[in-house]
Amino acid sequence: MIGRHPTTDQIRMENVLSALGNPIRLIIAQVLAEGGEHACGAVGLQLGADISKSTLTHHWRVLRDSGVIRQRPAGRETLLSLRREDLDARYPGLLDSILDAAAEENPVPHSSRQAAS
Amino acid sequence: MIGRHPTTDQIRMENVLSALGNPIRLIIAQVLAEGGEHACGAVGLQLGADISKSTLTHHWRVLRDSGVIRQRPAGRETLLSLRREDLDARYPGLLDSILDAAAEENPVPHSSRQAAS
DNA sequence: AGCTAGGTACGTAATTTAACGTACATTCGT
DNA sequence: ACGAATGTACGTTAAATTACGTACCTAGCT
Repeated sequence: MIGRHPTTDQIRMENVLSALGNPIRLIIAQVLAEGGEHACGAVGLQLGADISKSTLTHHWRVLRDSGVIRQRPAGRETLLSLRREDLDARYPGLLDSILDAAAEENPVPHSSRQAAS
Repeated sequence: MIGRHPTTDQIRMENVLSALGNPIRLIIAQVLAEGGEHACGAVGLQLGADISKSTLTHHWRVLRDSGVIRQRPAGRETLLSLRREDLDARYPGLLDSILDAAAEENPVPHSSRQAAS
């Protein structure tokens, strides 16, 4: 299943900003910013585990449709990753600024990401 | 009237991003990014003039409440300005990244802003 | 084959958002 | 003092967002 990902040039500022304008999704982006692929369930646990699976699916969709993350089926899991290269190509510096700002305001749960400078 | 402006430390990423995640408000920010103060009506005209006054008032409110703009009564007009210093102090580089990205996607209407190299 | 884990799809409800018209407040100009 | 300009406030409506529960699908395990 897993709906379509927009191509790089289909990504729209409006969608990226409103996707990241939700606190849960901003935290998800922070978690994924550590790099690599993360299973949906594992990311869900870092959010406090008090969010239903169907609600998380909704957030994956918003992030995917906006072009912020990529979703890839792997066995019975679905792996998530930040579309860092695509976002950087389209909006140089934007993602880092947002992540730096977010990190300054909220530390990433269950991880040890450090603020830039 | 003109509701309260959040202090610099009351500004929240979540609110800034969702405020700018609306295409109309993003354009407003681009217009105000030219600097100085702009009257509500003048800004409204640059948006196409097909937006009602009450709808614009709603957008001014969202932008004000999120800390993106400042509103100041001056005579019978209300002047708007971008809270660039406050945003830069709280989230260094964020506003410029967003404005650069927005400018790359949509030129600012009725103005001649140039992209930051 | 049958069972379980990991997610998605669907339907639903509550809240928020966006947009508008109308009425009102304030201030400038006459 | 009066009238027009400039916005805000309020009430309303339509649509989008957020969140859940339940049902279901697929892959891996036994």
